[in-house]
Amino acid sequence: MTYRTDHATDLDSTRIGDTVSVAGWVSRRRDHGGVAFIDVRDASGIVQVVADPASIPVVEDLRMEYCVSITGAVRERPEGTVNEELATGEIEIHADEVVVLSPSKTLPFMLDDRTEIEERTRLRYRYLDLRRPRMAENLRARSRVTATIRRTLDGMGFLEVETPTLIRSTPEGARDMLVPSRLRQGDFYALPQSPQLFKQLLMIGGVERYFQIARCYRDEDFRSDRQLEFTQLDLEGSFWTQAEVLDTVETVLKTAATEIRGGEMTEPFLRVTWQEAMDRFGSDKPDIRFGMEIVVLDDVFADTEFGVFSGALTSGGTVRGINAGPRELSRAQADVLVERAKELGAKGLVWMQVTDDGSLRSSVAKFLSYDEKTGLVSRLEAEPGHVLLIAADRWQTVSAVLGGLRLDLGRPQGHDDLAFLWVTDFPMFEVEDDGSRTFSHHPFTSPALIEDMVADPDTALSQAYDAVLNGVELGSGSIRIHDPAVQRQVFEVLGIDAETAERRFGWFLDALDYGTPPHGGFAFGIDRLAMVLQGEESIRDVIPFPKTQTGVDPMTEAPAEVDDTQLTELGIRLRPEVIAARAEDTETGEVSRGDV
RNA sequence: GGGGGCGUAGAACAGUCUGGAGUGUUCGCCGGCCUGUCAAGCCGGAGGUCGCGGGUUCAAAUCCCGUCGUCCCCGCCA
Repeated sequence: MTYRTDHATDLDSTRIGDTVSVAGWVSRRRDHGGVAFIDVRDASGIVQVVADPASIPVVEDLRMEYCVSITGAVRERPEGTVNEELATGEIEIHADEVVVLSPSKTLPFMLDDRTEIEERTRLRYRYLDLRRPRMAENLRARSRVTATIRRTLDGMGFLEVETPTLIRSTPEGARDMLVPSRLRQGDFYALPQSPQLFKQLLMIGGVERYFQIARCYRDEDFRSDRQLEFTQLDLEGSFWTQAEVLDTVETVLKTAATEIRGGEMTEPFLRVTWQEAMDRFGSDKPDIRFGMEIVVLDDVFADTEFGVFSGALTSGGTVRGINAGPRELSRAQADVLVERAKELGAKGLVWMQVTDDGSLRSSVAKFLSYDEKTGLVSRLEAEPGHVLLIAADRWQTVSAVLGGLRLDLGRPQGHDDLAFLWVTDFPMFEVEDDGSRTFSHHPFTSPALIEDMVADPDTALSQAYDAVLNGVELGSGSIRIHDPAVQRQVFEVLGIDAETAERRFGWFLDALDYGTPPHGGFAFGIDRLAMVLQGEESIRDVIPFPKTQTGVDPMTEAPAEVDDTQLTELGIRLRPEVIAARAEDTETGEVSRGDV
């Protein structure tokens, strides 16, 4: 037999009279007794089948999601029964034969897109969830994105190269996922956080243009845009300047966006420096789909009597504000904003609302002079009804607080618009809470000017850059250090002595000594790109089998314990406190997972 | 590590504030009727550890404590 001759959406009025077979799933069955309608769904879409239960009794047995093959004649729908909503709505298949290939149990949830099913249940039955139109479309879109990327880079002469996923742990950056070695008990591989050093070695190896669609692993806490494992487009080139890297990545992103969204993207991506991004938007990954930019108010309050502002200014801080536009602001709503500001690191938050007569309603208005109030209103272009939010602190804190509130109050729902952005000129280093200095990108990033870095590391800029889309950090890259002497200087500034550097990265530093070409590159998250292009709010909706926030796959119940013999082979024994904690969980009968 | 939301039938919810019999809605499921539907319709029916444990009370889905799960956020994410 033949399961099918055509996909559902291959059929239209030009096929009227043809005898065809379609195969797929019963999306709906509408049984009128004397006649039954069956919506058959396959990967292409839906086509309606009409069957006479008297001549084909099996249609009485059909239930949702039965897997079927149906043969019959394509015919025009009778007058008045055309379904405009359906691509195949002008025709239907008059069934001659209905074969149940595979029945289905009653579904754990409905597969249409009309109700939001709890995500855990969807993940428990992900194979069913993937049949839902939205998820099926996300899978297809993602495939088109990667196909487009491959086509584009191949056309530019890039070589696709795979790098190992069992590598040596380099305990910088994120926490490594570890894999124990059986052949060398006590030693561990790490899964790559990125192919960073391997792609640089490919440059040294003479591969002048490299890319890879690479799975990466970072053992950090989950967010709506973060998973333990994710996929990056990783690319690198030799004899490349920053401008050339950005142009190439921009082309790739544009073709991918065009592939999914259509239209044509002619405008170059906006470029801002890191400092400008922080000052204007309070974020190194600004969402520029809306304004509400941060405004400096230092001069307005230069002589203020208001202690919170004057205190910040005299201690080298700053006073800045945003105009959150016209909105309601009850006392309770204001309290929520203040709490949120504190969560973002502020000691407090000054809120005001411009009243109809132009005066300011605020708990602190009485502390401000007339000039200060008028200056504030004019600087923030405030009009009656507008809500103004002002923070005073170190500029980093003020930026974080106002940047966070700006997103809370102004960020558009969904991803209908696409606002790409380059953020360049990242600082070379960051100061940690304990006062130590760390790299802000990675330790192989080239400083903008080596002289600046030596003179004042904490203000020195690097040749690192990020790509941002709708406030989502898609990825980052940099021009790398190709001069071993510069690499040594960077380690020195980072407080990594030669011996430590040799122990951790010796294998890589050796390679730098053999005629390393100047090189640089970039990597961006395919999952995040697909998420935004598909208008999704969660990375999990573009990953076929993602994990929950606690790192669990509700379907397979990974991670799970392994046989003791497996541990023995690896020379591993669980620590006593771990065994004790697990025993306690078992005793109290608590179910840690899988309780669906 | 911390803050917050949620957890009631197979699914999505209401009920919880203000304690009084597992009360209800929609979808699904089972049975019946039905020849033009497309979320078909009509009639009937089944289905519940109110996440779990403890406490308060004559009485707990409801109040209190703990805990598990899940989602969002802060920290973390070179």
